[in-house]
Amino acid sequence: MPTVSSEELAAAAGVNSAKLRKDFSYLGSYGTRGVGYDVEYLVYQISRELGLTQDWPVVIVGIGNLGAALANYGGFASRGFRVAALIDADAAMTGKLVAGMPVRHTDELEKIIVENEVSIGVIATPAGAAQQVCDRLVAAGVTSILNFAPTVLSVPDGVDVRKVDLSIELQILAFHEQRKAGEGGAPAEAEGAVGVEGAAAKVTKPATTADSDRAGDDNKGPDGDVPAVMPA
Amino acid sequence: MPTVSSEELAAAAGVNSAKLRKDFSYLGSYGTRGVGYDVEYLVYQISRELGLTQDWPVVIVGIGNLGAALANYGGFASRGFRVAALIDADAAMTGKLVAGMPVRHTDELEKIIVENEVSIGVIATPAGAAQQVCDRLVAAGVTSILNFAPTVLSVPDGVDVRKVDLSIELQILAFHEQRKAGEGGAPAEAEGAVGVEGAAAKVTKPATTADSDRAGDDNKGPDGDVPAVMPA
DNA sequence: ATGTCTTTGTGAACGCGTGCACAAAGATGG
DNA sequence: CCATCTTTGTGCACGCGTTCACAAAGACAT
Ligand SMILES: NC(=O)c1ccc[n+]([C@@H]2O[C@H](COP(=O)([O-])OP(=O)(O)OC[C@H]3O[C@@H](n4cnc5c(N)ncnc54)[C@H](O)[C@@H]3O)[C@@H](O)[C@H]2O)c1
Ligand SMILES: NC(=O)c1ccc[n+]([C@@H]2O[C@H](COP(=O)([O-])OP(=O)(O)OC[C@H]3O[C@@H](n4cnc5c(N)ncnc54)[C@H](O)[C@@H]3O)[C@@H](O)[C@H]2O)c1
Repeated sequence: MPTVSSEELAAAAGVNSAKLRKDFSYLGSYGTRGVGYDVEYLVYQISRELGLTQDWPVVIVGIGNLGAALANYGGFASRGFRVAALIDADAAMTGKLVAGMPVRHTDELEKIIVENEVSIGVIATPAGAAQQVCDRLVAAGVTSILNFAPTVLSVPDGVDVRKVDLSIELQILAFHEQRKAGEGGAPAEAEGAVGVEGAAAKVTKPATTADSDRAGDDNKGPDGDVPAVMPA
Repeated sequence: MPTVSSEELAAAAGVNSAKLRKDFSYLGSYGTRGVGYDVEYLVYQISRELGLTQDWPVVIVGIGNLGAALANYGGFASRGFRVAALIDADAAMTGKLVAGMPVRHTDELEKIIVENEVSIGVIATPAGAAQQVCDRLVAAGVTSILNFAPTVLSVPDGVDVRKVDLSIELQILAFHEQRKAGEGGAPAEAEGAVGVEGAAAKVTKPATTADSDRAGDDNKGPDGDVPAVMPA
């Protein structure tokens, strides 16, 4: 399959083809009208734009359950990320091999960052230590942080932080789960699900569920245990 | 601190106070004008709305590096999630204790789901097995899935899927990282960073970086290695 | 070379979330 | 009981991303 049309790609990704074309247009005009996009060329252009053509050294700080799993994860290397070092504050772990790599002590953090020109750091320490670790990473020159600790990190301008909070992911699922269950009475008005594609779940209609059916119940005060009706 | 104003909460969360009030208003009118919101009451109302007041049994499928880390994670129980079972296809793992809980074999998957009335499943298997596991979970009655495998899952309507892809998180960071580096010539036009609050990074101005400075360079074809200019 | 057919690239319209601004509510003090 | 002051709840306008729709571009056949 040497070429693909925006229509095909859009169907596979579950988005509107116009949106896909407009997005691509930001990278330049890499398509051929009447034909589509040259797959190999397109892949290269997108890879280059995303910075996947270069090697990004990263450090993982906090080699506990999660940190060790991350260190063992092969999916990073295949996307252009190289684990430059594993760092932990526990002296008993120093030198221990994790994923075939010796754990370094926190004392060496700054040195490791500078020597390897690391600009991306991963924080997998307990929440209490996250801000402190973050500060040291930033001071040493790291300008992008992936944070797994359930804390809001405070960073200076110019530093990007992305937070992955698994509990919140579960909470979001539970919220929708509760919604589905709560629709007991009505004819099941199938909740728009996040299907195969990342297509945003869209409720067909705001569904005036158990609201305003009782004249006078102006949705005030300690109402029943019926979830409120809100957008999205 | 018995009460808080929308202004205080908004500042702490890094959002607009009007937005915060409007969001709260979807839950009902739980504030008192001239005073603010009763903290304890507000926490209860939000917890209830999010479904945090009830216990959600979850199963984790694929007890490898990541699955084991998840099983050991204490942050779930504290948010109302209870690990009902750990499931793995590897017969050698069956019965082994992980996080003080015996690993069950995949053969029992359907039985476990039904008996425990599990509606939320976590997939931490290799990508190749994810869709198959997903299908079995859904067939057994699971209607919400948290997927860590780097695959797009196909599910029927009514089933929610959330995907956590760590590689993509790193790629997003790398993308912005490349941007910062690419601004070499210009006066560093500080990229709007995702700061302490989840405030969306907003570029002050689309920044006509290295574009249209050369009349005739209509941004077409294999241009230089300068990243394109795009929204957000 | 000309015509037809496919698919891109994009101007314009639409819809939705965000933020402004203010009236109404209610507490508090005189 | 009335005046004042604070803070909520929300109508309305603005801005941005998404989607529509179509002209232009290019491949391919005649
Ligand atoms: N395990 C999970 O699945 C999971 C899921 C979601 C979030 N998290 C979060 O990820 C973080 C790590 O979780 P975990 O289960 O791996 O915990 P863990 O206790 O197993 O590991 C924490 C590691 O961090 C090290 N550490 C502590 N302070 C440090 C410091 N100042 N500098 C460097 N290293 C330090 C410890 O020595 C330990 O090895 C926690 O914040 C947790 O809430 C974990
Ligand atoms: N380790 C990480 O930090 C990390 C990060 C991001 C994504 N992931 C993804 O998470 C998944 C798991 O990663 P991992 O590092 O834990 O891999 P792993 O190989 O350590 O563990 C996979 C586990 O799944 C089990 N398994 C295989 N097929 C199964 C099936 N059909 N049913 C039930 N169990 C099955 C295996 O027996 C094994 O125990 C992979 O898809 C990986 O890409 C992992």
